[in-house]
Amino acid sequence: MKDKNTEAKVALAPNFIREIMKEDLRTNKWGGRVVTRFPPEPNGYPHIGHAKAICIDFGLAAEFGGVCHLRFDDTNPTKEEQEYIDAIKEDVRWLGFNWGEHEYYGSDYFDQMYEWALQLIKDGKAYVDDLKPDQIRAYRGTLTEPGKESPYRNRPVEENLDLFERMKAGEFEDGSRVLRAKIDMASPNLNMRDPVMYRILKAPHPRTGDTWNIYPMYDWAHGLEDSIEKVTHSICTLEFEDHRPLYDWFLDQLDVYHPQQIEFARLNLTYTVMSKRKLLKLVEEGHVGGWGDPRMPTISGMRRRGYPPEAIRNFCERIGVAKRDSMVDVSLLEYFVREELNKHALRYMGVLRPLRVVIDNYPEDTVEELEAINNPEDPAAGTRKVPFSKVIYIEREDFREDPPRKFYRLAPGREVRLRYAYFVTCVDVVKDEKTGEITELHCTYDPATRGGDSPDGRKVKSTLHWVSAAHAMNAEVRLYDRLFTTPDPNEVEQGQDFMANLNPNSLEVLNACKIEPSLVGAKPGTRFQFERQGYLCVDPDSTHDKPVFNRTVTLRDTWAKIEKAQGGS
RNA sequence: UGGGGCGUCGUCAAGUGGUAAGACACGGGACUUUGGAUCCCGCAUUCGGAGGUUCGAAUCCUCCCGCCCCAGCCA
Repeated sequence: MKDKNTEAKVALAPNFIREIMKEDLRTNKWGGRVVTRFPPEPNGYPHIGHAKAICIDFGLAAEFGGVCHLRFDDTNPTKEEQEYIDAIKEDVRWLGFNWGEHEYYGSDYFDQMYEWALQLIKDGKAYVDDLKPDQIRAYRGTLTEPGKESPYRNRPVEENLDLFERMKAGEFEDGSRVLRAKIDMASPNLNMRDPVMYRILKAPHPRTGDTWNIYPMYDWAHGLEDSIEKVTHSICTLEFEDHRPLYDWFLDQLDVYHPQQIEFARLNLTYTVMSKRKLLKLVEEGHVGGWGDPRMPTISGMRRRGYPPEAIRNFCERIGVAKRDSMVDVSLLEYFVREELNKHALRYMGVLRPLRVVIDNYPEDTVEELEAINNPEDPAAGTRKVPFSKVIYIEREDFREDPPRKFYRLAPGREVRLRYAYFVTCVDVVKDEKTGEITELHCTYDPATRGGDSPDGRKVKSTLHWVSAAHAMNAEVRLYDRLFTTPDPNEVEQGQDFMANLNPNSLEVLNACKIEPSLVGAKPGTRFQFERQGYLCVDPDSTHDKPVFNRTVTLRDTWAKIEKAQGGS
């Protein structure tokens, strides 16, 4: 399940949940068991924030020899879809976790929940309320004022039983009645002011069809699901902290198995948004190509972008688990992506923005097969042959007619190395007479430097990647930038929302890329490096004639930094 | 202004009375047939603030300040 090589480097830092589990094991609180659960509502695609939760739920359980249940919290048929269930399962699996037999659905427990509701009614701890939604809201009071008790609060048990049964039978309209817990309308915790347990929803459920006309609310359902599954540690995010008294109350009243709820702070990442509602908006309004768009912080988006699952796991371990709100710098995620890809991605040469170069003194009809290393970090990856000939392409940005300070690449009269090939010197620059655009370079090569070493010990300041024009394959490369222009997209001027910070240039498509022939036939999902450019991943849009690559992340770019510090150009 | 949480480097985050780990980012250097990788070095006299307890406090006490969450028949 886990790659020891990569996982080992990320030390397991202590975190408070890990400590709680250790302590519970030490005191034998749960009889030596550790059972967690990842309980997504299938109403959207999982994102990197869910990845954090998945790593905590599955990771901690595995670490302590326990199990983690994958449980779909499907209590609201108006929002949930099978498509999302499938996506969640695929993503959890892809991240490297395994729930074994433990695939559960909250809806599978609807009968048991109903029985328990009956029990609470009989005990005088729940009642059917005829108040309408807006009345319930009004009766709830405010943050500083207590609520008022509903006039229906003290209905006789028999009447409650009768009404509740008829709610179930579909006799009443949506919104006309609810079942409420009878707790305390004056509680300073609003969640305890007679929370709704069931609402009438005459909606077909993906799994239970039309057998139910009432559906349980989260607070009622969740603890029961945990209890039924004999969960030990019910881990959730901070906003549920206020719900814990209610979680505990239901289980105590029912006198059933009672897990411990533990809350941690959800993940926030710079330059992105992390709520399903906001991500849905991006999808629905067409700002991205879908939930799996490579710019999305969704797990499916990151997969298509080329992020390795190990990188995401390492990231989740490194950011830790705590209770304080935080905003993690996306560069930390990118660091783990690069780290992983550097170790495993095979290297190729590809020119994104080609500039034609003619090597004047190279024989016309000769083609040499030069040996190139596939991955300097992994000798076992071996070598390959790359064709070289008189006309090649280099990167436009690797030539400057008037090189700025510290620009080591090609310039008129300057000698550089072509990786794995020869030293070449630029002898002429050809321009378009009308536009002044550089259309072609002429160079001479030094035959003694074959392979890239000079026998006379002559040094050269830089090495360029290249592709033989006659052998190059055309490709499309999609470059991605952050989806938002500001570290915290939610920070906006009065009257605006996060959409105001959308980056209009988050996608750039390059259509005339030239790549070395070794890449022919690479399967979608294949991750590799274009030397000196970055890591790429074969996109499913690829066709036989034209591969499409997503740039996962650039290499660290020292020159870009220097150039920026020099004031650009 | 009711209740629940949280405040340690630019960003995450250890630390639980014994004198501030680590990572990313950033800056500098070495090395280099990827300006990649790798390797060195630097980077909180101080833990939201003020008092107090103590030989000793980020850790205990008091007060104050700031930030987040809660008034869905969403989860």
